[in-house]
Amino acid sequence: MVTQMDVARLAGVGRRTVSNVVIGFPHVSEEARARVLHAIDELGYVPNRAAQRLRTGRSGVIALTVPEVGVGYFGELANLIIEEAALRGLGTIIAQTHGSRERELTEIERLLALQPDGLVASPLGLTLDDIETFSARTSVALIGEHFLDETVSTIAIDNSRAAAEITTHLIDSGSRRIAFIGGPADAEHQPHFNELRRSGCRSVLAAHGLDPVIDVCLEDYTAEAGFRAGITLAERDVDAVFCVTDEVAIGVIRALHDAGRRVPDDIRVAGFDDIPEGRFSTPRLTTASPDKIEIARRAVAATLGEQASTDPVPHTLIVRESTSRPAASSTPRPRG
Amino acid sequence: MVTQMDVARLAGVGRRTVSNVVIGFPHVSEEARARVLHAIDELGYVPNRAAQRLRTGRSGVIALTVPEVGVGYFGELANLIIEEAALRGLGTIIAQTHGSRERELTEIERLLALQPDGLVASPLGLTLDDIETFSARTSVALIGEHFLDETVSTIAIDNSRAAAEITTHLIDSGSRRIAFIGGPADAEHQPHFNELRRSGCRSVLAAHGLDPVIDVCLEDYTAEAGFRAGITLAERDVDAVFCVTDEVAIGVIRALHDAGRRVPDDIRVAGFDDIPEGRFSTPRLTTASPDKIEIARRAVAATLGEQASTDPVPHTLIVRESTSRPAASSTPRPRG
DNA sequence: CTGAAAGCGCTAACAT
DNA sequence: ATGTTAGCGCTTTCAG
Repeated sequence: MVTQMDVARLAGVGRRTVSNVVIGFPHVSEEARARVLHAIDELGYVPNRAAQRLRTGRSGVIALTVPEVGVGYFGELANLIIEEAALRGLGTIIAQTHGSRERELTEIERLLALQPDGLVASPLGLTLDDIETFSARTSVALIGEHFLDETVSTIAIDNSRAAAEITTHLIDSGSRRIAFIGGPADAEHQPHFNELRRSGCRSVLAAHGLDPVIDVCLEDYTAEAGFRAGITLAERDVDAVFCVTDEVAIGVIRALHDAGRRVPDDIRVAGFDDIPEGRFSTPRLTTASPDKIEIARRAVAATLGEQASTDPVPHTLIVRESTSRPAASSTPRPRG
Repeated sequence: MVTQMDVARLAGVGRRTVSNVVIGFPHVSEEARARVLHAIDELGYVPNRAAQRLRTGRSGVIALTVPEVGVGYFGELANLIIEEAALRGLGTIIAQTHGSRERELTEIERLLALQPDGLVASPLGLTLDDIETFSARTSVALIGEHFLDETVSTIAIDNSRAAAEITTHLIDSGSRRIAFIGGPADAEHQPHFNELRRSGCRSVLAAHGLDPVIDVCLEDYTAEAGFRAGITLAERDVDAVFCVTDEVAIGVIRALHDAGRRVPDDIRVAGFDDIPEGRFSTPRLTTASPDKIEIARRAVAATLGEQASTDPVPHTLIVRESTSRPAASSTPRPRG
């Protein structure tokens, strides 16, 4: 292995100068810099990260936990966080928690053992105590509402408001018999996005003198769970369904379709998150779209200890086929 | 920061003994081990990874590149590789290449600068030379066919055979006017999965005295690209489409649907990869399903320098609605 | 079975 | 602007 010392020798300078050049320290004469650069090239020198890290105490890596990479909302978010970290020259090391507190605990523990510079987490099951324990050990950025004191940065959209907007859209479209399909009930007085979306929906319904026809608690946020809920739903007299996530909505739509209920003709369906699948699904999915790039940016910044805005991240309501009649050009040819 | 020395002092043993206990070296007296363990607990000692790494030369981290985490086949695969690495106590650090050679080069470079213990890559644009350059620097495992000599492990299913099976299924179902939708043409005499799937398809067609009605080269493997191809396809007289990936198939189906062509009634559509979305899409997608768990297992093993099987990874043909009439229970209620 | 001590390659405080 | 040097915390060779 070729070390800094070798480079220094070949370039005819001190080790310090080599270090300066590598790090980008400004006060190096042009001539020395050129000689060092040339020697580095000649020798194929690569700085040893382990030594750098030992010395500086920084690893150049952040840790990220998501319920599941490669699926739905958190998959896309992982995407963007990796990208954002890369932009800052940081590596991202990922673990998957599958949304259970137990896995979250063990996976975060595993990640922390690798001693990253920070942790971005999107916990579903962790308690406030858990989170505070971790945040005592590293700088932590949390995605989603968590209502901690200022020690931990929390990055989220205004879920309640977005849910209200979707519900209003459903009512404006003429729906009155509206169902809400939510995730597992949130833990001990700690409302997550799930509860916020539910309450955002219910409050608008209430304002119109309505009540959810059905209000389901799924055991998780998968299309599979949505599918099972959809089977039951198909037999009920509802004209719109607000699903807590797009993934759930996709499962629900699939079940409705199997049962011969047409979306949006018989039942309107709205999701939440704006996942890529919703843009090519049949029908295309109406949804609330969080500004994910902004979320990623804030998460990485917060992890690095930078002070960022605590305002809710912006979102947009995206109306597509699943809650409205398809455009003329997209009308399926009549059957038979 | 609490060091090994502190633990040694508190436990009343030498540093060496602490190290032995931490590492799991067997020859330590029960009594000493107990005292050390107790001291570790007392002090909250955590071994410093950077120092460990500097000393041993191993980082406990592998690098992984995928075109895009959070999307389609490689998203799910990333999933499984992370899982498999975690099982062996390794962290996984990810980069996204978006399938272009340029990004692949820079991202792999970035990853290698972090000095991982190995690299799992699924390159789409790299040349054989590129790959050989990298494999000289770390142990590399490649996902997908690449036809290198034995220096680099290559993990793939028998794409050609799987494509032949799908095509046979299409023909057996009664299709004769079959289109193939492929990805970008492969580089310089280096057939990838794309070319293998195409040739697997064509050879079965030829054996039946058929030729593809259309044979498209998309610019990438997105649903968006498939959607655009599907628009053109809808106007042609075809009765089946074999898409090089499920993602492309989802785009194609969406376009056919918009144009009023029913799948599978008017046109059968098959994909490849068995991505999760295909299980809840409308219609559900017929596809070739690689044994992804086996791929992940072999990839991690190869990266760690273990000698693994070089046989093709197994795959299964999965027939769903998109190439067959829906089951009675799934028949949509007739319209109007 | 355990202790002492030599670095791994690098950065940064100090000196020039 | 550059050279000198002292560790960062750990593993491991060498003695005991």
